[in-house]
Amino acid sequence: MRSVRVRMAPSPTGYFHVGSARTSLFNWLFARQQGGTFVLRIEDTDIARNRPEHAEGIERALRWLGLEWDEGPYFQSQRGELYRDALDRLAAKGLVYACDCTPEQVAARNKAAGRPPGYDGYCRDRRLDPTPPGRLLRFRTPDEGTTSWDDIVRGKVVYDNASIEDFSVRKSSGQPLFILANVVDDAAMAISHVVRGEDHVPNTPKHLLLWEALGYGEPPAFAHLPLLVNASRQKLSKRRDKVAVEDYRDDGYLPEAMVNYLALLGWSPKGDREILSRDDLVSEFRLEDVKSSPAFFDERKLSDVNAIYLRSLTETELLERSARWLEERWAPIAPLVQERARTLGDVYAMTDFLYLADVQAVEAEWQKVRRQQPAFAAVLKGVEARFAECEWETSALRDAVVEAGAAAGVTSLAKAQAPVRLAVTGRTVGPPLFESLVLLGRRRALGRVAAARERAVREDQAGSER
RNA sequence: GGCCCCAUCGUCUAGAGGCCCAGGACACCACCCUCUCAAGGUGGAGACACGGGUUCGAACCCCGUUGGGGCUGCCA
Repeated sequence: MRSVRVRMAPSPTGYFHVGSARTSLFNWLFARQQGGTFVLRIEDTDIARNRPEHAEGIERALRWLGLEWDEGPYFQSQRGELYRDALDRLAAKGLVYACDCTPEQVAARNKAAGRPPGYDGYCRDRRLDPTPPGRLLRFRTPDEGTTSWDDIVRGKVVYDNASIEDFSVRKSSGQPLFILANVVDDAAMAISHVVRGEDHVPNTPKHLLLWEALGYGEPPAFAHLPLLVNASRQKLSKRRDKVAVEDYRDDGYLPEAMVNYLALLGWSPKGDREILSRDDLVSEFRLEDVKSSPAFFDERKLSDVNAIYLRSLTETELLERSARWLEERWAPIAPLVQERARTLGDVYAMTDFLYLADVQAVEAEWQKVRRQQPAFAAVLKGVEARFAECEWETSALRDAVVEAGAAAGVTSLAKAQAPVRLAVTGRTVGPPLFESLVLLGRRRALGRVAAARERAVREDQAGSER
């Protein structure tokens, strides 16, 4: 029996997804209980999209959750040589070929022939030289037979090799593709169990085929965890859903509650218990007991679990943890607040918007701004659209407000910022707006701007009906 | 479209042929406790998607249907 080695292999996309957190947790629990090793590997082969700070976000989130890794982080961007060697070996065996088809050409051919999407094998026997720019490398999949594995959570899964297209393993830029780097690293790191999301099921036969082609011997065991879905049963997505672990931390959730709740998604302990300590989870968790149907990430249930943990804190612990949470939130603008505050009470009044789930505008100030700014709703609408897309940093936010103001016929920044400030902080005075917005975060800022705009629109309609 | 996966209360789940006219938790409702609100207590409403088999017996096994989802990228 070889030793248990599992890995979490996130791609650095700018935030850490709760689904990734759940996958990490299950890997971590399995490693801990088996006395195995939990490896962190950053899959940053897509150079175009990756930024170094994104990897830091992953590490921060993992540490916050208390899911310490034993090895790594390894960065695939620094392991290019390994992938090139593997590619060379595949080429030597005649298992890959160069292809210069564009996606459009492939799609056009398929359409013309009435075939379903997917690569049609056009370049299979053209014996193209792989060196010129613009040529990617495809793996030649077998035309017959099947590829299967005994999934720890889903049982036996079988794919007809004929249904697996000749997938690409190297970009025309020479960079390896996910599947290649993934296989090479799993072998290099002696991963014994691949525990990942269900969305990777279709990659597994490719994984296995490559594994065999590269002569790596016994492949790892696979366990595909059920997806985390939203209320409409779709895979959680950044655009639609609140998925960033950081958002939950910012909203005041405790990491131990998050861990406990996440453990309950797709798995449950024996008996009617739901609240389990980390140690209990480690000893009781069973990978083979994980369910195979998707689970809805229910924030209401999360908040109940969180409340239980919060109440179980001693008074001292509660004080310490809440103080730290409060301070972390306003510390970055403390100097800006200090210039404006006359008493410590002012500090509170100027920063309360950071802590509140929702702000209620001070009524007199709401009326005043509404009276002075006829384009109130229009400004907010423009701001909303721009805030949804722009970089979340001060100068981009400033540009967004200036542009939204101009589009609504409001030419001065001073006038354009008023509705935004009121929407976001509930007041007409306070620390500089853009720094405040950065701290508040995109999601909450957007929610407040939308709420204020809707209120204004309602009031306008009520007014015109009179 | 093709391939693959999934299917117990609104939600997370227990259930591995008789213990189940289906248990727990969240949410919901009512009552109790109570200066408010929480918390707590008691009770209520609420599910085996459908149709065929197999079996003395099926939520559990098999087949089909329906529904949902994932993948289908020179993203991961």
